[in-house]
Amino acid sequence: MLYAGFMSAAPPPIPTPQEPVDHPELLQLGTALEADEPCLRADAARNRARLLEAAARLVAERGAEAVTMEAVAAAARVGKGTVFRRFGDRTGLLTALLDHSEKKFQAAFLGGPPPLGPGAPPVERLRAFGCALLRRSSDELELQLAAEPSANRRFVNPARRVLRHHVEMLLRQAVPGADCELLAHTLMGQLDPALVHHLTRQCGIPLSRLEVAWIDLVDRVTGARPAC
Amino acid sequence: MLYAGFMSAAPPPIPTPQEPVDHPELLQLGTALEADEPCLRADAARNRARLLEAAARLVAERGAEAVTMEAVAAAARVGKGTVFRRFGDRTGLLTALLDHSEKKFQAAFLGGPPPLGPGAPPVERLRAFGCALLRRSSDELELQLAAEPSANRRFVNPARRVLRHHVEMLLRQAVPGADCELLAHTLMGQLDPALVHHLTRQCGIPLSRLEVAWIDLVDRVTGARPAC
DNA sequence: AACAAAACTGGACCGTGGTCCGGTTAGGAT
DNA sequence: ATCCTAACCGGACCACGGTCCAGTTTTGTT
Repeated sequence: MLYAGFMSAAPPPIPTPQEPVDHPELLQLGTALEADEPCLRADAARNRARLLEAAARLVAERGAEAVTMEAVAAAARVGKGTVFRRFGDRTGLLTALLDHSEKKFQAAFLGGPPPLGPGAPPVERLRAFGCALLRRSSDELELQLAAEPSANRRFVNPARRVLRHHVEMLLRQAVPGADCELLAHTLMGQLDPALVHHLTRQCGIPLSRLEVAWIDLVDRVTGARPAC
Repeated sequence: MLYAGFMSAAPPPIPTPQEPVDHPELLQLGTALEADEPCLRADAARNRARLLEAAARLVAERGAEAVTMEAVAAAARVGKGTVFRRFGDRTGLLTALLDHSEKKFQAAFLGGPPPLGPGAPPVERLRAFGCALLRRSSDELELQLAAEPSANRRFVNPARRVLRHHVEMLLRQAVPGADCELLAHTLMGQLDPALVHHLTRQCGIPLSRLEVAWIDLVDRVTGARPAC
């Protein structure tokens, strides 16, 4: 399996749901693409399948919003606790639903034909990667968003919009020819509090490195690099 | 007021909490910096102050996690409904708490001295802006995160990490000298499902423009621009 | 001063995510 | 076939965010 789903190896040791998320480095292709489940008791596996099927049906019939843990449990004729035991939380369930297309995509850029897969020059692969991911996201948007609560509000926050507009204005002066609106989004992404938290607190990256990276990014984007 | 807080003009017309978030374009400086509240009934204003004070106390004493709507209401000796009426939701309350430093920061980059404020060349202002914002975020991280539930998990998602690692690898080949780890974060930000949703669904930007912007970004970052 | 409309208050109420634990079942060992 | 243990199941239970509305208070008008 390429990456056998969110909860493939996690839930068995349930007493400690605090697994430190070890690095499951992208294992090179070659392993089966459809070994969906590791070592699950027969009834457990059956229930898992029923739950995923029920969830998919709910999404199809009544939208991702209707995918309530209780509703899924009821639709699958299963206790609520079972859903949580299997998938951890709502996010886990939604992620498992996305897993299939996830794997397909991983296969495409890890081992598929160029320019997405290996064989093309890196810059070209990068271009193709983004476009492919944009299209994929655009399809499964509903699920992707449902798996990340409050993601909808992230860009409507007035305070952040003020900041972004400021960056956009500066960009217009610095690189008049570019799509400054979208470029501003990119730059602001680098300053997102959640990212800062992740990098500094969880990854231990010092703030100074973030600052250097920011300045480097500005220079690259505006073409203001000393050596060019 | 620079930007008088999340709920400055919103809550009075309560029957329609669906305000379409009109563009409160960054009003140029000059207006008072401390006109905290618009036209609020005396008791309402008093309760608002008590709520904010209580919330701040809770944050200080027991962390942002303890800032529960019910707890704040109780600590302020006020009904739960009042909290929601005043601040809309939890996010609104946390945002209001952040408002003060928000305003200070806005004043700094809108009208303060260079290089943050006007007067310096745009690229330099951009550099300063990022560094300043990084420092600010780093301070109020806890609140910033609390205001955005599930932001912590955003970068730990294994599936996304695979994608990011892929981008990072390609970047290492394309721009060996750069901080590819952070650069990969930046690029992935442009492909974030939440952003794609916001831009395409809420702003009506066609996917093709996102693709063009992505390719442009890749070219800028890797220095692969045709005209350089 | 008296009144009416508008605005505010508070707490009961609901749905959902998530936890817990006694009872049950699967599946290997004998 | 029988037994034992670990894994699993289900649903009662809890906390929190958010809604609602009857009753109260403020404010402007006459």
